[in-house]
Amino acid sequence: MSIKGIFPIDKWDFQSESVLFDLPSNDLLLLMANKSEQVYQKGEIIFREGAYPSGIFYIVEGKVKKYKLDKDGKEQIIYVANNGELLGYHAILSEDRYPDGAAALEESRIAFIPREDFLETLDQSKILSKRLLKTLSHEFAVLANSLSMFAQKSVRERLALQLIVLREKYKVNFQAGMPVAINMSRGDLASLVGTARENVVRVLSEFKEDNILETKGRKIIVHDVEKLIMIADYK
Amino acid sequence: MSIKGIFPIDKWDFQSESVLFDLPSNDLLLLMANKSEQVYQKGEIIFREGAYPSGIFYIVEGKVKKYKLDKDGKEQIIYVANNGELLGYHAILSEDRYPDGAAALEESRIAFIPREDFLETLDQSKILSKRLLKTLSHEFAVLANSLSMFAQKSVRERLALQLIVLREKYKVNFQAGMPVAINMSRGDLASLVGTARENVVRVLSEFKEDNILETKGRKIIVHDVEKLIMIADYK
DNA sequence: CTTAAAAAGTGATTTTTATCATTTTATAAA
DNA sequence: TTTATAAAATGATAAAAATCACTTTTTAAG
Repeated sequence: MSIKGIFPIDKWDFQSESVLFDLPSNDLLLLMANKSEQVYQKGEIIFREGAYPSGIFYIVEGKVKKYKLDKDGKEQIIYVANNGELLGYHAILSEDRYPDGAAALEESRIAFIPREDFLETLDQSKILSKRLLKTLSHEFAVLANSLSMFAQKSVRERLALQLIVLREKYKVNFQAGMPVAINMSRGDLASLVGTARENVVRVLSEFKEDNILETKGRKIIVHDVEKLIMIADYK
Repeated sequence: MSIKGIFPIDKWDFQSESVLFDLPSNDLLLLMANKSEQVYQKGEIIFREGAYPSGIFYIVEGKVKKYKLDKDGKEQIIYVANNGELLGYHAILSEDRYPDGAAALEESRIAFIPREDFLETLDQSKILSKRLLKTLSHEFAVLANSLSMFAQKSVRERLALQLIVLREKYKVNFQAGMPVAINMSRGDLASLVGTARENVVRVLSEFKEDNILETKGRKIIVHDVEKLIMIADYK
C-alpha cells in the first residue's frame, strides 16, 4: 500500500514538479532557450534570502533546503525541495527579493532559467500561468499546515511527522517493504523540526528503543511508518 | 512617522486588497455580475476547512480570522484579514477544498462571488491572473515569516509582534499619536500567538507594568510601539 | 591504516511554557 | 441597578524544551 492511503502526504508536499510537466513544447522551448545547468555541492548556496532574483531554478537531480536565518544566524528550514521542483519563482512573481534562501542538501544538478525568459513564457502561456496559480495556492495550504504544526505540536510529534515526509522524499526506486534511508544531519533535522539538535537526538533514541527506526551513522532507516503516523497524529 | 519606517509590516501582511483595486471595468463587471452581499455577526463562520469551495469572498467591511482546528478542536489562527481583502480563492485555484476556515472577528459585510464568475473572469483577464500570482507569492513570504517566528521566537516575542501587526489592522481614521484600540479576546489572541490564554494574559500584564500598553476590558491600547518592536526583534 | 576534525550522542540543569484551580472583573440581560 | 454568565486575571505546579558541559563515534584527509 502506498503511503497515500494512510497519510495525507500532499498536505506536506508542494507540487511544483507538475508546473513544467508536459507543458506545450512551444512554451517549454521558450522557457528553456537560455537555461544553463550547474552542479551544486552539498551545502552550497543557490540563492540567499533578501537578494534580488535573477531567475528561477529547476532541480534536475538532488535535494535543496529552503530556509530562513534569524538575526543570530539560526537557521529555520521552511521546506525540502526534491527532483523536478522549481525554486525562486516566488521572488520573481512578487516583484520582490527572495523571501528565503536555498542550499543543496546533497550534490545536486540544477538548471537556471533567466528572469526574462520566465516572465516572457508566463506572458505567452495561459497554461503555465494557471499551473503556477494552482501550485502557489497549494503551497499556501502546505505552509498553513506547517504553521499550525509548529504552533500546536510537540517536538516528538513534529519529528515523527517530518520523518514520514522525508522518507517519501528519500525514496528512490522504492518497492514495498524496502527500507528507506534518510540521509540528513541532525543539525538540518533540528532546523526542520524547529528545535535544538540535542532534542532531535534524544527523540531519535526513543524511536530506536521503540523499534521504529535504526540509525547507521547519520542515516536514519525507518522501519515502522505506521507508528510514526500514530505519534504524529495522536497524543 | 508611519510604522513602515521602523517596522517591516508587509512581511506580516497579505496584499490581497490590491487584487481588485482599479481592475479594468470590464473585468470587474464580469466578476461582480452575480455577487451577493451578506452581513456576518461576530463569531459567525464564513466557510469551514475541508469544505468544497463554491466561490470567493470579498470583505467590504470588517475583520475575519482564517484558522485551522486540530483534532481536539484547538484553534490556530493563520491570519487576520481586513477590509478589502479576498477570501477563499486558494481553494478554487488549487482545485481542492478550503485549506482553512474563516469566521468574522466582528460584525462584517462580506460579498460572495460565485466560483464560475471568478474562474471566467480569471480566464479572460490577464491582469487579474498576474495580480493573483503576485499576491500568492507574497503570501508565501508572509507565511514563511510566520513559520520561522513560531519555530524560533518566544511567547513574549510573538505576542509583541502580533500586537504590532494587529495595531495596524485596527487603525481607522488614524492620526499620528492617536491611540489604537485592539479589540480582540484573549482567547483569539492566544490562538493567534500560539499559546495558552493564561500566558497571553501574563505577558500582557508585564507589558502593562512596563507602560507599553493599557487594557480597558478586552480592549488593548498600545502606547509604545517602539518598545514592542524592540521586544519582537531582540532578546 | 592512522588520525584530526566534525558530527552524534549523553547527562545534568535551567528556563520556558502548559495545565489546573481559583478569584476577580466585565458584560449584557432582566 | 441587580444579577447571572462569561471572560479576564492570578497563583501554584507540572511538563516540555533549551542550554551547557562533556564523551563517544563517524568521517574524511593524509
